[in-house]
Amino acid sequence: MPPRKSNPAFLNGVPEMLLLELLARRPMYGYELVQAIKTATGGQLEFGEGCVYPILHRLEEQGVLVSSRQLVGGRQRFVYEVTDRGRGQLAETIGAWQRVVAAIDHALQGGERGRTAVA
Amino acid sequence: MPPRKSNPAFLNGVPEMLLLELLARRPMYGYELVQAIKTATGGQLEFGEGCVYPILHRLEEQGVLVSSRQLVGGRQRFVYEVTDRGRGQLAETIGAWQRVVAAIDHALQGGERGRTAVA
DNA sequence: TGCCATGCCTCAAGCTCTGAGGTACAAGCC
DNA sequence: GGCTTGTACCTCAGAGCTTGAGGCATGGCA
Repeated sequence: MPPRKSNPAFLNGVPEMLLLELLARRPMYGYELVQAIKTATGGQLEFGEGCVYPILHRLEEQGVLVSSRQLVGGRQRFVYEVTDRGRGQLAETIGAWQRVVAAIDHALQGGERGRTAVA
Repeated sequence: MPPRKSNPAFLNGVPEMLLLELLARRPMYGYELVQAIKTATGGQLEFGEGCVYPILHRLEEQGVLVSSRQLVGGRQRFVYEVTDRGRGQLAETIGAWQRVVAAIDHALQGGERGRTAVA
């Protein structure tokens, strides 16, 4: 079993939520987002470009984001911005995430607490 | 885009953690676990048998669980129990999960709070 | 007798993420 | 001039996980 040396595990759809959240604060371009996610999560989470770019493209297709080309020092950047629809979706996604976390917490504590202390 | 009518999204490795947690409280058999997860998460999460059984088999192979056959009314059951190693792994897994949740929470609030109120 | 619930199991299909690879431009170094 | 490094975009094969449907067998109930 190749011990899954990547991120902790779990997660699915999390990259999308984080992207949306960061873009809701200020427009950014793909390459920037890759590091922004790492920073924002205190280095705990890290998603490669092969994960980020496809999401960006898909979200733009869905009208959740809009992009504009910028030229900075002869170099191209595609800056993404959240649309109104995107803000709505973000709120929903965060709500869903919180419900999931609450449900799992509930399950983890549900019994009568009797685990050997957690790290 | 078939709108992903399954569980909320996210999640990956969560089933394993929940299985371990429930089994740490008391031994159960597969079929029972399928509903126990549903109940324990207040109906928020639901994993089919096609998800649960393979995990159970894999965890047993890894020495995280041990099973014993029971005959109840002429019907067979494989009751699973967590080993010491399993308890250790559960603690680690929960720790990892909590770090992930904390990191995401941090990222979601990180900015200066300015989102339109969440549902 | 037929049907449903229990209880086990498997498998193809789908999705997501990883990791590696490829392009191009700019700037620095020798 | 030639080389390497950093920025910035992109793609793709492969792996892992879950879904959903299917199969098998028993027992109980109508």
